Amino acid sequence: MFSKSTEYALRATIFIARQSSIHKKVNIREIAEGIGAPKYFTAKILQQLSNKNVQIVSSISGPAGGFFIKEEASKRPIYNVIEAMQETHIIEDCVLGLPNCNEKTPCSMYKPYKDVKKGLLSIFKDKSIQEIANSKDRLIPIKIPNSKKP
Amino acid sequence: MFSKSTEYALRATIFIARQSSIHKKVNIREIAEGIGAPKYFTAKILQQLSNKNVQIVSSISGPAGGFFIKEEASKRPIYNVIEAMQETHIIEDCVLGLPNCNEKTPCSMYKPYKDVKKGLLSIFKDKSIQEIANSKDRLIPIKIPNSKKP
DNA sequence: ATAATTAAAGATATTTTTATCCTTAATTGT
DNA sequence: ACAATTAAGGATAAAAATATCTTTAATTAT
Repeated sequence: MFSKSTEYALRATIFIARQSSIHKKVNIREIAEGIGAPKYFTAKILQQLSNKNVQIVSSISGPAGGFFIKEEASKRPIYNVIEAMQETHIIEDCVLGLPNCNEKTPCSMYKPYKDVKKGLLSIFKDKSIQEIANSKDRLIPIKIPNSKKP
Repeated sequence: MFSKSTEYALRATIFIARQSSIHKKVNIREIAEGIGAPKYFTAKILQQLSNKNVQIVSSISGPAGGFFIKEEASKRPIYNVIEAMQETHIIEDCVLGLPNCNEKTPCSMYKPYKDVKKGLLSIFKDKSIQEIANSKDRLIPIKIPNSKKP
């Protein structure tokens, strides 16, 4: 649904929030390994998330430094991450790609999508970063061995 | 939500279906203009939709030729277009991008997304190409003049 | 047979996304 | 002051998506 950037951003945010809940800062290597994402690419994404107009993630340079999430930030909805990555359009926009698709000038999918969109928005807006971090669900890709015999 | 390719594919399919319902074949120029998409790119997409393993769209070369949709094809769900464009993963896959995200090994968004996914799938599976084509909703981008005064 | 019209197929170009590398700045401990 | 560790920022590379152009094949009408 989202770009790889946003997928990594969501996973990184949850990962950092978990470590921050036990007052542990994490460095880029730990984050990248913890979410199974490429290290340097993850670093770029963390820059976006720690940008001062966004401030989902905080960071400190130097030894004993690293990334963490402030208590206030962790109470914000995970939707803020999607906003920071500038991908709200993926949910908001017309399914057929038409600009100005609305009640007045709808496309054929406007009405059916309207309610689905509400549901989609609510799964990201109703849950805080903290709540999601509290679940111990995995954030890292796993390989499931193929059970079929050749 | 979908790639531009799939957006154009959906719009082109609906456009052709409308013309076919009045037994009119349309050429690439007419389709591209009718949906506000780049001509040559639209042509490539139509090749995918008319591929023999897909057969959503039919075509005939030469004068008086063009694209059309057979009655049987128009009764298929619009979801078939998303399948033809190989983008069902956009709906089906894990929101955080994790492989093997399921009941047994879920991510934190698995459960909340589960129902939304059902709704999303149903808006594409419950409507046939024909039904959507029958609505006279627009398929072409429109410019809404900016009402704000500078 | 020839010319005109159309889609199919193949080649190329451009833009965006994804990924990596290198240098600089900040912080800490010795 | 110096070395080590960390993030920030800038530059580059590789891959994928988007877009365009050219040639070929099919069909039709003359």
